[in-house]
Order: sequence, then C-alpha cells, then structure tokens
Amino acid sequence: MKSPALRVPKSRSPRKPKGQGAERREEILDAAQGLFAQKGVHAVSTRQIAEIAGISQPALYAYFATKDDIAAELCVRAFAILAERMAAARVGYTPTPENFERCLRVYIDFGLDHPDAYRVAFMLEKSVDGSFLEKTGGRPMIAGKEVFAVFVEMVGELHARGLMAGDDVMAATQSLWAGLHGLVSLLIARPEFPWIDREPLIATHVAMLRRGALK
Amino acid sequence: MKSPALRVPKSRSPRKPKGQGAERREEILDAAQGLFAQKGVHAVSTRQIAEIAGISQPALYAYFATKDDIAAELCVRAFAILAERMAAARVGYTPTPENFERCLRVYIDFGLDHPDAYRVAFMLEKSVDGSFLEKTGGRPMIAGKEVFAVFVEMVGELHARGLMAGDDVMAATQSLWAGLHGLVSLLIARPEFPWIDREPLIATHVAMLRRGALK
DNA sequence: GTGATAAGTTATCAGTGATTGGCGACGCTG
DNA sequence: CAGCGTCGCCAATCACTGATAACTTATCAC
Repeated sequence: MKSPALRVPKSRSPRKPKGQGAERREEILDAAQGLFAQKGVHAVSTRQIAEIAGISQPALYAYFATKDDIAAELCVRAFAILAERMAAARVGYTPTPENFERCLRVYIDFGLDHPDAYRVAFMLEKSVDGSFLEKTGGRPMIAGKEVFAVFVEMVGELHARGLMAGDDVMAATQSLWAGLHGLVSLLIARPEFPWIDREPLIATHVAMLRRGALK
Repeated sequence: MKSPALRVPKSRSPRKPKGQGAERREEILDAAQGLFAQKGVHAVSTRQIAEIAGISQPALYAYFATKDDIAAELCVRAFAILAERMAAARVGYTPTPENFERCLRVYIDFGLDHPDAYRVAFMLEKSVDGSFLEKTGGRPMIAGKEVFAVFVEMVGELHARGLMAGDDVMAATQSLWAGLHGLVSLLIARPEFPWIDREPLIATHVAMLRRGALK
C-alpha cells in the first residue's frame, strides 16, 4: 500500500503549519497587495490570495470578515502614507503658489504610486445593497476625508492671504479636489488611452488648476 | 390529480412565448438599463435581467455574447446621446469663453444624467486578463474617443484665436477632459460625500476650468 | 405531412465569496 | 505525565455567479 499519510494533494506554498495570529494577517495582506496590484481588486479571488499566503481559503475569514475588508485595510494603510506625504509637504509651509503646486503633485504622485488603494477609496462602484462602503464601515472614505481636510486647510490659508480666485473656500476645495482626481483616476482607469507624455501632462494639469484656483 | 399542465414553477413576467428577434433585444436592454441604474452594473446578475425581460437566463446569450456586452451596448447608445448633445451645443458655435463653458456643462450634465453609461465608459476597473474593454472590443472607448475629438476641435479653435493659456492643444485638451471627468466621476462614485449644493459646485468648477484653460 | 430553422427551455458546468463541523496540536491545570 | 480546553486550521459544503450543452417547441417553405 501507498503511504496513507501522503498529504499535500496539490503543490502549495510549503509553510502551512506556521503563522501565529498577527503575522499571518500581514502575510495575507502582502499576498493580497501583490495580487490586487497585478490584476485589479475584483479579478482576484479569495482562493488565489489564500494560496499565495500559504493557507486555505476559509482561513482568511479568521482574520478578515470579507474580501472587501482586506481591500479596505490596504486602502487605509495606503492613505496613511498619503497623509504622511502631505504632512511632509507642509513642513515649513508658507501659502505660496509654488507650495500649492507642490501639494497638488504630492496628491497626484500618490494616486499613481498606489493605484489600487486609490481605486478602492475613490473609484469603486457603489451599489444599493451590500455596498463596499457599508460593509467596510466607510473606513477608506474616512481616511480619504482626512486628506481632504488638509486641502481645506490649505485653500483656507491661501484665501486668507487673498490669493484665491473665489470666496467660497469649500466650493474651491471640492472643485480643486475633483480636478486632481480626474487626472489620477483617468490615468489609472484608462492607461491605454493615447495620453501625451505623463510628466508634461501632469505639469499642464497642475498649472491649469493653479491658474483656475488662484488669482 | 392536479392539473398536470400547471407550469409556471415560479411567478414570472407572464409573456414567455413571445419575442421576435429584434424586439427581444430591446426588452433585454431595457431591463438591464433599469437594473444597472438602480443597483450598479456589477451588482446585477444575468438572472435578474432575464427575469425582468421575461425570458430564461440562457436566452440572453442568444442576443449578447457576455453580460459586459449588454453594458457596452447601453454605453455606446448613451454616447450617441452625448455626441448628439455636444453637436447641438456647437450649432452656430463661435469660439467664445461663454460657448466654451456651455460645452463643458453639456459634458457634465450628460455624465450626471447617465451615470451608469458614464461608469461603464470611464470608471470601470481594468484587469490584466479578460478585461471589459477587450471583451467588448473597446466599443465604448471608441465612442468616447469621438466625443474627445470634439473637445480637441473646440480647444483647437480657441487656440487659433489666441485664447488658450498654453500652446499645446493636446495637453490642454487632455487636462481639460480630466478636470471635467473628475467632478462627474466623484459625484457619481461618492454621492454620500458632504458636497456643497450641486449647481454652485458645477458653476465653480466650470469657472475654474475656464480660468485655467483660457487666457 | 415533412424537413429545416429559429427561439427558448431545462440541466449543468466551473468558479466565486462565505459558512460549518471537526481534527489536531498547543498550553494549561491536576 | 494524564487530562482537558482552547485555538488555528482545513475539508466539505452552500448559495450564487456567468456561461454552455442538449433538448423541446413553434413556425414556415415546399
């Protein structure tokens, strides 16, 4: 007879018996991060994540309630990076047009560096029942709002110095954010479009937004 | 004995035996249009579409190769409407800032009037293999490019009259398009965000884009 | 009638996200 | 060291998805 204890029915990442709580969670997040970045969030299955993480698919649910929760966690972490970058861009900040442009670029660069986090946060489809935002308690959205708050502050300072074109700070900020988001999201969602070179495009866009928002 | 011919295993739209080719297709599109608008594209199943259309689920595949093809068809039709509207906005057009703003508003209004078509065209997730765009032969994208071409033309005219801020027409057009897309897509994807009133927001945005793009 | 065609059906497939029940190794008492 | 409880994990499974195959029915030309 064959050896009855011959397990491993399919080849798998060879470290099934490991993982103490916390680090397994990180391994799952790492696996998901890679797959999401490569294939896009909703083209990745929980089984693929589990296989790369070296565990079975149900084991995921010991660490995350849903697949969307995994995406949400990655998203929140990515936004922590964005918040950090924007804070760094405001170190020794004085509200000048040059610094203004610099902050806009920080936002754009972040979106292009973390397209999947950006997608999860701002580009995912809504749906009436069981939406992603409801399932995840809107955590990515909340993280995004904190970043938005930095913009409000920044525009407020410029307005106080009489540099803004209009008088409605909130309107100007939302419009500005929309302008930034448009470029980032289109570059992410439509990479096959015949864009001009990226750097001059970003430069043109940032300059346009500055002219449009400032006096 | 019960009547043996008691069909109708589940209550259904009571017109199974009908449908001559062409009109069935329209019924399917109508059903899908309504469901997509209500729940979002990827939260709607083919079975739901079929039930509302009054046919069985496999019968869909006699008219459309895939579910995405249904969305693509709706998208192309919606873009026909946008192209029509933009053509109408250019009747007797002279390249003035006022007419420029009017065309921007046509684009924004279209996106907000047809959020699902807009989502399919510009906001759907890419994926490496089996992407929506590949499956549908990029038809929605092509329809979108025609609209983009109108923008190029428009910006070109303004540039010829020396009204544009920069000298690179293509860069200015792509930046402008991104600016418009940003507002439309954010309003669609994040309706729960604490936006200011829509009309002043649109007015602010259009004014900002005009200041940014024109001299 | 008869064969061919078109349209729609039931039955089914592989793959998805998520749940259940039990197995086995660990750490703690005694 | 025996016993036991707990926890991490996995095989099996569920309901559902998009899509396909094979069969049945209605219609029409001849």
